[in-house]
Amino acid sequence: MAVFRRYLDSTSLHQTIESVHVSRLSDLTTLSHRELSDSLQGREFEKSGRHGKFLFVSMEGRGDSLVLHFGMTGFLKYYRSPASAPDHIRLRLDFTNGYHLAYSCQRLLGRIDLTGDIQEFVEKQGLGPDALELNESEFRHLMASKRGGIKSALMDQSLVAGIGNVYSDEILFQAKIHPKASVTDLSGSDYSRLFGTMRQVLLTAIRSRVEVERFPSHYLTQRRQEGERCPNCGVEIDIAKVQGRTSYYCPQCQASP
DNA sequence: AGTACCACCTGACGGC
DNA sequence: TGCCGTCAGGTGGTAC
Repeated sequence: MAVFRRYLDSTSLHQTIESVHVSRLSDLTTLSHRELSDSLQGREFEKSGRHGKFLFVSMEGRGDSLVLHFGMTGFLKYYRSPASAPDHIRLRLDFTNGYHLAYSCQRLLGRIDLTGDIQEFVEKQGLGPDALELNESEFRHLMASKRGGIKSALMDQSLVAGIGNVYSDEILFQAKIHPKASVTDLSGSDYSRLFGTMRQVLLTAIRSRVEVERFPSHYLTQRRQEGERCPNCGVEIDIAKVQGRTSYYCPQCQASP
């Protein structure tokens, strides 16, 4: 989301929203087209914020915010010519300068909302602290407060916000920890390593603009396919369901718990 | 409190 | 050719 946030900041701030268009809105929100229009039309975005996988775009004046969740297939596109419009636009804002900002979300797993108070939204949503705003001792403390699998702990948005299935696999791979390990299997130095790789993986994803092809070659993320081999040791990557999620890991580098 | 499983939804893919 | 099942992903619900 940090990448979408930057994109939005560099394209869409301080311009008047002339009109609001929607499609398949009811799959993404309980808001009506009318409610969205009433809040957005005639207003300008002033600044943005992010917490975990949620993007908040505050408007001038009343300080209320548009909330976007991208759900995996979601993204933003700013464009002028209709020929440049992406597919699956669910929300389109037309600015008075003739440009459009589209929120595209093919599989409709994202979410659109409005809030008058971002902190309150975060609390109501039950989100833990953002993964990049934690220090190591807070991270350890949170992980220690949970039992069960480390993978589900990393992905638990109420514990730490911002990590999904793909990045949790990458974080565990970089930390050389097996995805089936339990939080109680891990030592202090495991947690220390895990914290470091969590930051490194998330910052790398942002730096790579979330484009998998730009990820470093020693990353596992671009090898999420059957028959691929470990970038470290060359052993074939294992695919297994861990806590119900498809997980990729190296059976050699990530020691069995 | 944890896990397991289902549903949402689309489009790609494999099998027949 | 076309139909049908399966899968990916994040979240949220239910049942054990």
